[in-house]
Amino acid sequence: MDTRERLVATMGELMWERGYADTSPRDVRERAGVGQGSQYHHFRSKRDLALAALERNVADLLPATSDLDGAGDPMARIEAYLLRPRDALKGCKVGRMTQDPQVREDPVLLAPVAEAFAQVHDRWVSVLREAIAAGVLRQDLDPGRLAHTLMAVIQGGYVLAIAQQDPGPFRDARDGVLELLRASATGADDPRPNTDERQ
Amino acid sequence: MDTRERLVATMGELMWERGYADTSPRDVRERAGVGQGSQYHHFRSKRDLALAALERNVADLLPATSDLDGAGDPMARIEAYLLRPRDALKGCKVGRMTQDPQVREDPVLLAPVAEAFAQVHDRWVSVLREAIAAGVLRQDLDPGRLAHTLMAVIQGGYVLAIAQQDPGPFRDARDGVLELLRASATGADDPRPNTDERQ
DNA sequence: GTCTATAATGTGATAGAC
DNA sequence: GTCTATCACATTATAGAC
Repeated sequence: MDTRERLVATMGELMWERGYADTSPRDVRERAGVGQGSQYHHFRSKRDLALAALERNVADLLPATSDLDGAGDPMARIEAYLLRPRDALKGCKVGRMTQDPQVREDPVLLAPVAEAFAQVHDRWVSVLREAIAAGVLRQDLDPGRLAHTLMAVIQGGYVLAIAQQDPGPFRDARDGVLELLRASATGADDPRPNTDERQ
Repeated sequence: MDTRERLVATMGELMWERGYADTSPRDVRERAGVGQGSQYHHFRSKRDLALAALERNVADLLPATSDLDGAGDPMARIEAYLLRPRDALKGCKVGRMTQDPQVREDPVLLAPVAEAFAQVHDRWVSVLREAIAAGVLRQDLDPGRLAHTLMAVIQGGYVLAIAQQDPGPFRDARDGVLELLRASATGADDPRPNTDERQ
């Protein structure tokens, strides 16, 4: 890995761990083992480095959502994504950025964050639509809304887990919404058969 | 309002708006209109002031959860609390603190945050238990888990709204979980009558 | 309680040699 | 590309007079 890559990777780590405001260029080059001259050769400013790191963090995260894509039982894909192992006490690389005023108030820095969430939302909407079309989820559920609900459960679960310094609340939040989802599922798996087939 | 109170109130505002790391004692006294001597007379350090501000922010927030308490239809109380007006783009005064490493890693500063979430969770559990006991929500739902789910939807809704700079995703997340909750409700309001009365 | 002066340390760069 | 030197300014205080 060359110097530039090390700087980007390290800035990405530190932005995840400590945020943007609380990470200094010095912190980055000390952890990366890079001299000051090199740092300012590759990046004109802290913000430039942050933008590169942010784009990298976003790119790191999106492949995980491929669980939602592909063929096969949509409900199984939903569960696979929700149940994917996550380090609840570390939180979300991307979601974390929304709490950094210097990121939130800078349209250029916020753009990759907004774009990432928009893409995840699109994937959720697709799989939820499939589940509804297949009759696995109730027809009266709104896929766009529900997608935001499921994303919020993950993001909010991190907040609760960090507050308690315990991954339990994250698991609870996730398992709780899965329980609700299953409860409003239709079909043979439902312990409460759907008697409302009129349309 | 005396000097000390002004310092605490202003620190509280700035910690909400900008977080702990990115707020300097100078920022606080300039906004509060307080001199440096006074500030260090009342608070020995930035951390001391932050602790007072944090406790105040927590105390400000808890009364809102009284929607969940009291008598009357538990489902109505749940909806009242969820639908309470919130400024989605400002986020949660308390939840925000979990993203500040200097707060998260300081047990003394994190304690009021953990305590506040624990209290809100307790109130949620009570109202959810009532709803289940009254037969309004399905017996197979776990109140402790569901409480974390509903709290996570609020906290995560803020994250999504800030990412998009649009309160829409917050409302979606909240309305989506309400829809799920109603869908797994029992009783006359349910468009899908419960046929599973066996216990 | 409030004021001004002082200071050690950190931040976020720029300049120019190698 | 990398290095060291330098710099203006901010941060987080402390000291002591009023």
